[in-house]
Amino acid sequence: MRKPDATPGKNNNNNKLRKGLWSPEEDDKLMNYMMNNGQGCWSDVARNAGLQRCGKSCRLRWINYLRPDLKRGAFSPQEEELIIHLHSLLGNRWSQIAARLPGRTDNEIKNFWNSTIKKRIKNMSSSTTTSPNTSDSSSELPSKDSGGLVGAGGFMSPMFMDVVVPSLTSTNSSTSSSSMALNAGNHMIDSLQIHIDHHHQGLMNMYGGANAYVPPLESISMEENNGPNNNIVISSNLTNKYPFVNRGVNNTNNLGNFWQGEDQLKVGEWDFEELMKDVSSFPFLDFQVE
DNA sequence: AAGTGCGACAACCGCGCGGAA
DNA sequence: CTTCCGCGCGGTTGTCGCACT
Repeated sequence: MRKPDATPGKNNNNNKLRKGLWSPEEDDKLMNYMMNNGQGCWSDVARNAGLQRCGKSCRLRWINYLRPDLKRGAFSPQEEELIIHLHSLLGNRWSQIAARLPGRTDNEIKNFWNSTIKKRIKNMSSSTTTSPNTSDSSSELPSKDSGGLVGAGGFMSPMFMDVVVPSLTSTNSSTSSSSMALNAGNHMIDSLQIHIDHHHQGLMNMYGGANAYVPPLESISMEENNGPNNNIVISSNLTNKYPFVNRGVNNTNNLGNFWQGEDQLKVGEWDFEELMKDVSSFPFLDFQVE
């Protein structure tokens, strides 16, 4: 891509460690060393490979660029959707998101998010007027602090739908329910009923189904999670129209059904079902299709 | 053709964590 | 227990290429 920086001022080839872009020669050195010796102490790698770089820099270069298992090139739509979904669950935990996207690095995903998806969401949220939640906060991007609020009016492909639960601002613990029609791309879905217990309010996110407000991981106490009726019941014919809509997802192990059956999706050699096992670690995602 | 703005992406920086001394 | 060191992570910056004027 970019030419290596050959500026003498920036090229500290005396005693100081080099910074800036990596030259092909440096890449070769690091690659050869890693292939022959494998990963060890990074400061040793830098020294033994004859690189005037700090170990940190070598690590970064290896992980983000030289690693042989890296998948270069544009993100596929599936990857894109997965990133969005995982981000709604995990927030800005890029390394965790990257761990679920084989061949992709956290840096790559982070850049992709910040440059492409963020912009797209912003555009979509500014152009849409369908959501009753059109305040600034509703169009904020998910983050650890915001608790992964995602989706501002159907910004995604038809696999993503937003459900904005209206008038659920009270803090009582009684069950609220709401019926509404929602727009999934060009497809209207009627008679979606959502029962929300406890603190499950706002926007709901369901991959392939709807979007929900996902509380920040840190903010969920086990007490809350394990409370009775702490689930969201979706009764609709969603699954008929959208076979990938989750079915029978609950705290125990029904998550395995999330992608089960003929609807199982795969990206490359990677199994979506395998991925979704991890979602069971989010007990507040407690959906059940009646 | 030259200048400018913007997007994409590589790399750096700072912080926190965990293990060893 | 404290300090040091290496590592990993997320945020941010720097730079290049390209499109547009």
